[in-house]
Amino acid sequence: MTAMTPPTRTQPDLSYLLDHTSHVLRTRMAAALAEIGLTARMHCVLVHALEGERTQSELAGIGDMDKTTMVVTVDALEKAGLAERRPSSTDRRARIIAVTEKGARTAERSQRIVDSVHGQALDALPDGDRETFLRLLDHLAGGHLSTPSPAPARRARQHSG
Amino acid sequence: MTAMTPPTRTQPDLSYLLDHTSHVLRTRMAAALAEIGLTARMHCVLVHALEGERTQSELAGIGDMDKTTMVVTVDALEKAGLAERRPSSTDRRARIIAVTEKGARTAERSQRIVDSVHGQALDALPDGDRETFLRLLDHLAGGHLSTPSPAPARRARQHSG
DNA sequence: TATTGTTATACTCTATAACTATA
DNA sequence: TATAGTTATAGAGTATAACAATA
Repeated sequence: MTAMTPPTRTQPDLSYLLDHTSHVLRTRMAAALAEIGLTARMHCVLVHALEGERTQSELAGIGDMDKTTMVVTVDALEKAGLAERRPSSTDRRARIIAVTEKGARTAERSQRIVDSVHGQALDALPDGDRETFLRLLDHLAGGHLSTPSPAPARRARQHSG
Repeated sequence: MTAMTPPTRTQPDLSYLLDHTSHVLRTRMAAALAEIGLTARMHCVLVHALEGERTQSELAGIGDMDKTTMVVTVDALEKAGLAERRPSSTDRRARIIAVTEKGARTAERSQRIVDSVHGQALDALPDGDRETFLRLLDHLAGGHLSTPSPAPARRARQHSG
């Protein structure tokens, strides 16, 4: 037990690099958007709801959120006066998310904030390397690292009563 | 409200690319390590404890974990027979994390698993672009995106009694 | 029977607070 | 007084289950 023989790493620590950069960027983004009272999810819903008539479940699919998470997000947007639930004219179960004028102005601002945070992050890269990096990261995101692999599957919940 | 004018994006969606790739890689890593009964944290502690005599708080600093998270992680390592708490010879408050022989063998295996998952992920990139990508990602991690920015600061907890 | 959206709540993860024993 | 480690538990985020209305 006195012998210390740590295993040798044969590959660079891609996990650390990706986790660290995405965590820092996410934190910065959250702080920047919080200045105008938005979360990243609210921004996401706002932008995609502006693209056309979308129901909650459609927007949930686009933003890769659970439908219950979408309820909370839309609640927040309504409370802030940025969007409204409207009945769908074709499906009485569904709600169309309509963005208010205030919401549209906010979406313009939040998109500028998002672009600014991204731009500042990419500024760290040498001129001319930015496109290369984005191309390769995009390649990674669309290639082997595109599928979330077998679902982690949460354990079925316990009944309380 | 009938006018749909979504804001124009002027920067690529770096957030999505980083979040997506890191999430998928993290999920794959967790699944791969789970096959030998480890979490990423357990692997991390195991490897760094093998490098020399380290206390829990030192290992917590290296792995960027809270000391309470470290307690849980070391509990799991002890329960699995991979490491043991030993009194420090110089500070009676501190515990040295000693890796067992089984733990050392497990660390070899887990490091091979980690390298394999990283290698498979990087295989998606064209030959010759891997080093470029890693260099740029490393640059990003060490540059503007190195500091976690002003701490998000959690609200002080409420007292129950 | 399946689906949209809602509510309620259980689960996981993590951090805060308080404590003991040292320093 | 400050620090290492422990315990207990609050807080945040999210997903599961059950339900009502509708398809």
